Amino acid sequence: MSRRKSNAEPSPRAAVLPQLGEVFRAHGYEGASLSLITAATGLGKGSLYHLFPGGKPQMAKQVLAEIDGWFEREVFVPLREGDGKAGIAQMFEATDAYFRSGRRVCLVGVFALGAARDEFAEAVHGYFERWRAALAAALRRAGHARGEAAELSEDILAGIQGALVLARAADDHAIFSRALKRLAKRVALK
Amino acid sequence: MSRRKSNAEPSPRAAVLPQLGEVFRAHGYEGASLSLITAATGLGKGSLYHLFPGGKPQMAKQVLAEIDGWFEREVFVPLREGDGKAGIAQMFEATDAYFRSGRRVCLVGVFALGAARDEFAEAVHGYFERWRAALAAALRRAGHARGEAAELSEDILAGIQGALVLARAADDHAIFSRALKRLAKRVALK
DNA sequence: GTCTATATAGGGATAGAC
DNA sequence: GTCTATCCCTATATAGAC
Repeated sequence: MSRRKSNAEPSPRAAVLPQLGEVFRAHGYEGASLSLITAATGLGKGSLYHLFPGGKPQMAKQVLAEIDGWFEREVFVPLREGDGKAGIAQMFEATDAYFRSGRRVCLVGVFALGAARDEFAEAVHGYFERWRAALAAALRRAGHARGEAAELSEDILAGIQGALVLARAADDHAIFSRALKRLAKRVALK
Repeated sequence: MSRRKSNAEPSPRAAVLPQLGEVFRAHGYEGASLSLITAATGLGKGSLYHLFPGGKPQMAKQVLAEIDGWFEREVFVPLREGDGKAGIAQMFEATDAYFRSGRRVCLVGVFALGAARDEFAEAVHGYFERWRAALAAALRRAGHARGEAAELSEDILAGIQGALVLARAADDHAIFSRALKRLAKRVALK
């Protein structure tokens, strides 16, 4: 097989995905022009189209897939394991780290609000749905009643996304940290 | 004075703002091309630049101002009056109506997440900040302790924005209605 | 693989007839 | 006020040298 080992150096394509992601994050799908992308990656158009023959749509798709993989490993899998409590704690930690305590917005959320949602509907929908399902199941295992777990899982996801919007609107990332702390408190059983 | 009376027919400029708003809402600032705008308004570029000599930035600014005015009248003013409870109830009703029970996203939120935030920082910041301040004050008058009112006001704004993101991501507007109902419940004093 | 053209379409914006 | 025609620029994408 020609696939490189997972512990070898990452493929050149995988290596630019993070930078690509930051451009999409900051400018949205429509706003992420190739000139912004070349500036952020240091690669010329020729190199970019060599790595991503499908152009911008392929770049976005692979960035979404990379993000999805990160959350799968760091958040969804932990949520699905154990008694729920440890997974939920890990989720809050990973979420805080991923969004840089509110300094970074959610690319999937950005795509969800814009016209790009339609082109990337599956990835956008799947990301939130698997997060919500894994969280609701973890809440149940942690001792919450079924209905309570369902409601709380929606509140937590919405609270996170909304806090990212507010934090960026106010240019005050502390809004996100405060919101995350209050959400974690609501998980604790009374 | 040359200003038309407020009960007369609206200026032609004001008349296109709603359609303009829907384009910005659906496509974001960058994605709202003049060809989309001409299609949505039925006006040619000549007419558009006659109405908005400042081009797209002016269009966006006036759309933001119109939205701000609507919320000021329908939400912020009621929140500032009376004992708080009636204003908060009116806020939830107006919010549900404005966002079409989750079928419509928040243009200010869309701008906040994108690169347009920087160009329209004042309008974006002011909208959320005046909402939050009016809501926190209403919650205090309704009987909540100071700290509780501050936290709850942030939770409500974030909950609304986040629910709009989730509803659009899942293409399921019921997510928004459910979230709004739960937020209203949290306002009721125990 | 990466670069420098270059192709082609669409972007925002303006001029001037009507 | 509204249109058509047109300007110039930037967009995405491709070709081909190295």
